[in-house]
Amino acid sequence: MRGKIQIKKIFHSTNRQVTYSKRRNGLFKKASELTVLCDANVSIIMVSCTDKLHEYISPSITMKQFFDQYQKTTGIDLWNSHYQKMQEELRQQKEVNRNLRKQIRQRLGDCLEDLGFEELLALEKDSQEAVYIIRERKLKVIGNKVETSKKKVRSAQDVYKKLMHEFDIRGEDPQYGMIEDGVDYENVYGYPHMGAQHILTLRLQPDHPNNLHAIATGATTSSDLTTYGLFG
Amino acid sequence: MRGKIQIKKIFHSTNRQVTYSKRRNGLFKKASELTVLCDANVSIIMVSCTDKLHEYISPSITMKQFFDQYQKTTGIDLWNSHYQKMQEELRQQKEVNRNLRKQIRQRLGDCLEDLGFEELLALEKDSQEAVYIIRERKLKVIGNKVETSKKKVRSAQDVYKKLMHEFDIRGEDPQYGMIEDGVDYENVYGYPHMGAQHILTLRLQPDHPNNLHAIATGATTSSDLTTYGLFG
DNA sequence: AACTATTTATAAGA
DNA sequence: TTCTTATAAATAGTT
Repeated sequence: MRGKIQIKKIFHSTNRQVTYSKRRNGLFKKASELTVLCDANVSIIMVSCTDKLHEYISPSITMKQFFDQYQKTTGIDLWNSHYQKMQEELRQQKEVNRNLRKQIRQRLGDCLEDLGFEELLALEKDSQEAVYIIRERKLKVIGNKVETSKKKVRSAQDVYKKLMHEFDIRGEDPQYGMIEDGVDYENVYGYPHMGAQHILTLRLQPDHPNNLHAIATGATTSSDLTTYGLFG
Repeated sequence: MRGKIQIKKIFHSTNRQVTYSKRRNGLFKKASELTVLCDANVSIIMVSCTDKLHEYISPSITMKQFFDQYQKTTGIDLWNSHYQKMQEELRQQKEVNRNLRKQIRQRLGDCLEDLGFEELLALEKDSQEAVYIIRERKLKVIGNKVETSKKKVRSAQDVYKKLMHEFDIRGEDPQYGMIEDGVDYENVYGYPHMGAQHILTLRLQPDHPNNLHAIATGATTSSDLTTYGLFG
């Protein structure tokens, strides 16, 4: 018969489904009435035992606003701690970044007025030492290049001698104007784009169009890192 | 009289409050019945027009689980895009940071093997120029200090002369061994902690305990910025 | 989905 | 707030 029921799980699944549907509508209707009558905001989310989700939310508010307000009011952490931790970390990163940029600028000779006298002296010393180290490295690289060249020259000479020897054996004269002592370094170097012009630069330090001004913007392609202009 | 009402905002605020309270209980009761009868999960959040928040949630589930499920099911983005955008930004910041550190290390003479020959030459040139600029700045600072000292000396001499004059007028001899030409620079400088010892450093560049090794860790107290060791 | 006997919710008053 | 009660609304079981 119809009438009162006990509040316990309905076992007949079709009945349960029907009841769910009816009562859900009832609940939503009540919620919307409450919204209007009392000028309140209501959010209802329901998940049926078959995992279907239904929601009611008062007009003029979004679920996100609701979650935010819920969080703010209850202090229950839905995602805020994540978010704030991240925001703090980001802030610190940016600060560290700013600091690093400033240091680089100082190493390039900018912002020196922000340094104390002691710091200025230390910076000068560091920078001068760095120049020595860099120069040493440069010389070593040049030395290596020269070594490589010498080897190539020797190798070329060997080939030449062998060829001459073979020609001798065959009683023929060589036809090609090969290299003897006045070696064609330009090609022997094996760096056609790094030829005589750069040998020159080793001593003269000409006016390179220097792209190091880009340094303090954090954008460079000179290493394995690619970075993006974040701070427009 | 009692009975049917129109669904529109109740203007009498006490009535509205009462109705809100009654209907809220009704709604929650219905929700809990639905939970049991249909084996569903229900969450209700309500905010009254006086900004009080009430919630119902089915037992055996938390509000956070609900939010997560809501998000997952609806695909509606409550905070994920925020979160991911931030994570991406953080990643980029860290990369920029790594890059900046590397540049500083290179300017200090480390990691030079990662540089091409051209870059090495540019770096040498930049660094050498920076040293010149820094040295110039240093000399200017020293010049300023000397100027200041001279003024102080002159001022001291003026005072001395005036006192001498007064003593003359009174026909008395001065009793204090005051400074004439061999001025006591140590005190005249007005920097008791920056006295003779530091005058010495101007020329000798002694072995400062240099704290610039901290540079590449991003931690320094040498500017207006305070940074934190994030990258342990 | 529609019906309807009943239960339940609730508006107004106390 | 809570209780009361007349009445409206919701809904269980049926069709």
